[in-house]
Amino acid sequence: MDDHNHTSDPVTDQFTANVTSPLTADYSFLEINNTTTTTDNSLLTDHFGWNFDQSPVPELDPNGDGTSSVVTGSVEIAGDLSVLNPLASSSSSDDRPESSAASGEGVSSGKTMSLETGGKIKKKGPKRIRQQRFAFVTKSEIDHLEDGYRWRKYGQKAVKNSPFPRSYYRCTNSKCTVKKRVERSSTDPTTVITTYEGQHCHHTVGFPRGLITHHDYTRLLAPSSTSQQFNYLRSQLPQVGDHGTSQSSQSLPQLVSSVVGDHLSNEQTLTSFQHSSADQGLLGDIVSPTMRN
DNA sequence: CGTCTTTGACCTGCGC
DNA sequence: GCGCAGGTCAAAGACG
Repeated sequence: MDDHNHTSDPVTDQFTANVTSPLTADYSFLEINNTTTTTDNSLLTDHFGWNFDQSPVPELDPNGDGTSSVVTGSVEIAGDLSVLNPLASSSSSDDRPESSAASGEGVSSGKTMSLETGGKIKKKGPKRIRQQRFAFVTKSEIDHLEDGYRWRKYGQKAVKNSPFPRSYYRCTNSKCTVKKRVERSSTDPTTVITTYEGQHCHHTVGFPRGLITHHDYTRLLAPSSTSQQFNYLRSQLPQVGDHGTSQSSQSLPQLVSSVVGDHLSNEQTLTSFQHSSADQGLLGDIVSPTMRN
């Protein structure tokens, strides 16, 4: 892929990346009962300018009824390898001071706290620095995909050039500063764009109804799992412990279809995902162990 | 009663 | 400086 700037969709204008050199990473998506994620190569191509070194990937249907599928394969991500290490950009002490412990609300960018207007306490804070963000383009009829964490919706805004509003969620864990945005693509209403920002500092809170996280992936591989789909997946996917060695591993949580350039930053941000230990949830699969607390 | 969603107001950043 | 768009707050209401 050549060097280029890519901004393809007004709705996803945050997905901007300057590309300098290629790398390849694996991705896997799971779709179960039309509630969770699959991916569409053309979408990734459209949104990110990515090339796939493997054309549309095998689609398995454990139930034979079209309600479930596992999509695996690899995607070539073009980008500056120097920014692939999330540590380099997201864990510095200069990051947003979001962990004001008492309220768990942190310092918002929208409201600051040094002067008072209309009864609301305001304060001048440091310039906003976004944390690492990860975007997922998924096909789903529902907007808010279950990912094993609990989220509180704190806002919704209409988006320019899109008939669909964008929803803002924050992790309900008071010590966790992770946020996510959910919006439906204006060009393809069947797709949902979920953008995660930050890193969970805790484990998942329960068994998800939809999306399978690495945590759940581990559990579904356990002998106690009885779901037909899960049993099928168990037979198809590598056992936990096998997956850390091969770069071409297609284990489920090795999720890689997500790269978000921070449009507020001059530096492009590209991240590849290597899945790690269990019990980390979705972002745990994304974020390297050293990033976590 | 605790949790979550809705929604208008307010703030910041950016382009012109 | 101004206006626009995106992001967040927080009060009010809904819900279990």
